Amino acid sequence: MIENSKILLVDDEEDILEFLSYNLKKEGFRIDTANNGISALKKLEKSKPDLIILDVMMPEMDGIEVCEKIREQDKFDDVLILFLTARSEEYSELAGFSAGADDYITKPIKPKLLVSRVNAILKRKRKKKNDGPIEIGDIHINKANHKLLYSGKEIYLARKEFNLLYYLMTVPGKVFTREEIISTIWKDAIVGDRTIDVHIRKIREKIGSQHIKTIKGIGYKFDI
Amino acid sequence: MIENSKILLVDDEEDILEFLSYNLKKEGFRIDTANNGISALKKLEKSKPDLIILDVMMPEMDGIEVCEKIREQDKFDDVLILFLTARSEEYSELAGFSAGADDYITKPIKPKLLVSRVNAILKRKRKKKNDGPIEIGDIHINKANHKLLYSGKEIYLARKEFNLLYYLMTVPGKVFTREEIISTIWKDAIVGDRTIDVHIRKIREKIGSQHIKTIKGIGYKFDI
DNA sequence: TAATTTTTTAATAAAATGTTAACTAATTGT
DNA sequence: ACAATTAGTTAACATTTTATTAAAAAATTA
Repeated sequence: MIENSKILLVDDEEDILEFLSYNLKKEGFRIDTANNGISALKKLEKSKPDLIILDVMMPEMDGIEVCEKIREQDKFDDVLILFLTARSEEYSELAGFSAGADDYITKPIKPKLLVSRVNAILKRKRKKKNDGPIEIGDIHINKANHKLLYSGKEIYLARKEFNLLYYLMTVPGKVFTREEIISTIWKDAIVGDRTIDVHIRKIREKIGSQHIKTIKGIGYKFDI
Repeated sequence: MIENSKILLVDDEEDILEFLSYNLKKEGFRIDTANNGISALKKLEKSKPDLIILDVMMPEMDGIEVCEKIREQDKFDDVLILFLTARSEEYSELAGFSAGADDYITKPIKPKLLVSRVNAILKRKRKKKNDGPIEIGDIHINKANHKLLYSGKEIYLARKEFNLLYYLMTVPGKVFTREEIISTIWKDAIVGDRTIDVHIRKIREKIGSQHIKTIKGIGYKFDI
C-alpha cells in the first residue's frame, strides 16, 4: 500500500530530484519527476501520483502557484501535496497551507526524516479512505453495500469471504501472510490454518482462481 | 528476541493491569506498568518499551490522546502501540489508527488471543526492518509481493530459493559463508552442505549463473 | 424454535518444496 | 600430475504445505 505509492517529484534542480528519487526508491516508492510546474501539471494527468513533493522555490511558476492550480481541479482532490522549502526562505507556512498543501519539509533534507514524513502522510491518507470501493480489472468490490461485481455480474459472498477478498484487494500484488490474514479477519477468535484455505476456496469458486494466488509457505495475494 | 520484549501497560484499573501483567509475564515478556497517561509518558523515556498496550478509556487523558502525544515525538517512532477498547465503546477503529496505533484488541480480553496478538505484532515489527525491495542491475527482488523480476520477466522462486537469493542480494559483492547462509536461511533446522548447493543450482537455473559466484572453500556471493 | 446459512474443523488427498545420497566434475595443494 | 578436497548434478525420497471434501458447530433468519 504505502510501499507501492507513487510520488511525483517537482524541482528545477536536478541534484535534488536525484537525491529525493534515490532515497524514496530505496523505500519502494514508485517515482516520477518533473523539473518545472508546467511539466508537473501535465504529468499529473497520466501518472496519477498519490503524493506530490513540490519545491516552493522554482523559476517561472513557483510551488505555491502549482499547488493552487492543482487544487482548482476537483479530480485531484485526493492527491497529497508536500512542500519543500528552504529554511531561510521567506516562506510563510500559512501561504503553503492556504494554497492546499498537506505538509511541508524544510531543507536541508534529511533522508530519514523525509521518508518518515512521507510514510506518515501517506498512512494518514490511507486511513481516511479506508473502506472505499475497490475496482481492479473486472472486479468491483464495495464494502458500503457489501456488493461484489465480477465482470458486471453481481456475486454474493458471505461475510468472511467478503472481508477476506476485500482485504487481499486492498493491496493488489502484496502477499499477505497467513498471520496477517488471521490477525485482521479473525480479530477475536483463534482459528486453524485450514479455515483460511476453505474460505479462499469458496472465493475462488465464485470468482475463479486466476486472481488469488497461493505463495506456498507464505500466504496469498490478489493479482490482476 | 520476541520473548525478551519489553511491554508498557497503561490502564487506570489495577485489576486489568494485573491481569495483563500476569498473562504476559508468563510468556516471558518484561512488563512495566503505568496507571495514567501522564505517568506513561514519563516512564516511556527510561523504560524504552517495544510495545505499549494502552487502554482507550481512561480518566483525564484518554488513550488516543496519549498515543498522539507519543507519536508527536520522533524518537518514539518505532515503539508499537496497541489499543485496548471495550467492544461496546463508541470507539472508531479509525480514530485509533489515525492517532498512530498499530493494532487494537477489544475487551473482554481473552488471554490466548492477547498473547498471540502481541506476538504477531512484535514479529511484524522485527520483520519489517529489513525487507525492502532490492534492485541490482536487471534483477529486482521484492519480498512484499514475493516477486523476482529478471530483465523485466517475472520468475517464480520457491520460498527457500527466494530467501536465499534475497539474502545474498542484501549485500552485493559480499561473500556469505556457508555457515552464515545456513544460520540465517535454515534457522531452525540442521541441513547438510549439499542442500545449499542444490538451492543455488535451482536459482542459477532460473536467473543464469553470471550473478551468483562460488568462492570455493568459503561460500557464495552475488555479483553485479 | 426450526430452518437456513455461514463458519469452522477434521480427515484425507494432492501438490509443491526441501533434503539427501550417490555420483561426477572441478579445483587446490603438494 | 595426483591425491585430496570441495562443489555440482541428478533423481529419489521425505517433509511440508495447501486443496478438497464432508460434516459438525455456530450464527442468523424466518
